[in-house]
Amino acid sequence: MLEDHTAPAARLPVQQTSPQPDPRLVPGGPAAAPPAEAAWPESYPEGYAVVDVETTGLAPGDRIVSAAVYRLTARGEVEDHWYTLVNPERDPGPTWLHGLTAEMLADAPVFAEVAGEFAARLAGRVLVAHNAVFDWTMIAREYARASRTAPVEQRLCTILLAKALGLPLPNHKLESLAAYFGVEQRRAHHALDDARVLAEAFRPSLHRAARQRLPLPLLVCRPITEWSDAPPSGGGRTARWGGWRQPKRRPACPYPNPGRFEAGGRLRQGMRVAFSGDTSVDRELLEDQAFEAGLHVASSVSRLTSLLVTNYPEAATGKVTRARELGTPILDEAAFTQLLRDVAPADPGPAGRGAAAAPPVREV
DNA sequence: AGCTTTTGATATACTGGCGT
DNA sequence: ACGCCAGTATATCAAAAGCT
Repeated sequence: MLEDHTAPAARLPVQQTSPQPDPRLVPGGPAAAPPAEAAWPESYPEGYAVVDVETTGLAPGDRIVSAAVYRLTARGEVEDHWYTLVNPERDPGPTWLHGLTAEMLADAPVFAEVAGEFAARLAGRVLVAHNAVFDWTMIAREYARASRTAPVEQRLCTILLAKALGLPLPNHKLESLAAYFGVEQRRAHHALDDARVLAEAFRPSLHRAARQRLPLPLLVCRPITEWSDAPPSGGGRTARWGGWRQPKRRPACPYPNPGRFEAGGRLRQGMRVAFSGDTSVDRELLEDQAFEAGLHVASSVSRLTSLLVTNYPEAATGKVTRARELGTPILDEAAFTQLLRDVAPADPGPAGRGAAAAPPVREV
């Protein structure tokens, strides 16, 4: 496979650190900025952790097999980098993709053993990754398994950033982003190389955003605290779970929309609620609870949306932006969960057309 | 394989104008 | 006053994109 075909110089040690910036990371790329950058936006973060993880797969039960972190300054200059293999305590998954075999991982530390060093690399920084929600959820789950939490408060997705910048890319794969900025990929799907490539592509992106005084698409990261590691482990006993998944769709909400939620008031059946961003509890679980309580779960924000639930009202995502434009009330998850325990029955309406038959509010 | 956001296409709702 | 029609605005659904 990938073993001895690579030149000695390209061999990547299992664990390493480099105090010095890689000189190759400072080319005059397409976005090489004049030394005196006008004014750096005050609101920009003070440091970044560019991250890439390889995993055994894409599902929630999958594990990390390798991880890399490039620490960057506020201006995107590389401070150092770090890489480690991780023993996933199961099969390595798509070896054909990441090149890691069971043998290579057998002696690697398990996640709990690298969690501390990993956390040190992330602490106090904005996590940067390509399709960041993926890397972040994988990392958050690993920390949850280890009964810890990752010291990450915000993430920045380089796909969203590329879109915000309006880069003329054929698509938003890492490969395309790298090509656009003239960054060479040496070993695609090797965590360290992907992280390096992303760091190189992120810096010019960051400077371009700064020149445009673009608000960075930062999203809040909620550490996972409610973690159920049980479900569909290799089908042994229950044939019911053997692959069949319940359709994602929910029945329509039977209640009319009573209008917007009013601050300080109660939730009422029929209200249209939209969610955005991470939540402490499983997103689907939260939506189910909302539905059970008689709320209408919407997938987008419109003028008729009663409220938006998000833990990061400052975010620059589509839903939050729209909600702010429309003046849609915004609640955080904690407040919403609290209100969910006491939802007012649907408005019977002017004429009592079977109003008494309206289903009662469920205790959650 | 799962997850979330964005985007495009289609369906529905609303509004203004007009005829009866 | 009422009802209808056409044009527009918005809501909803479906699919795609990205990651391993």
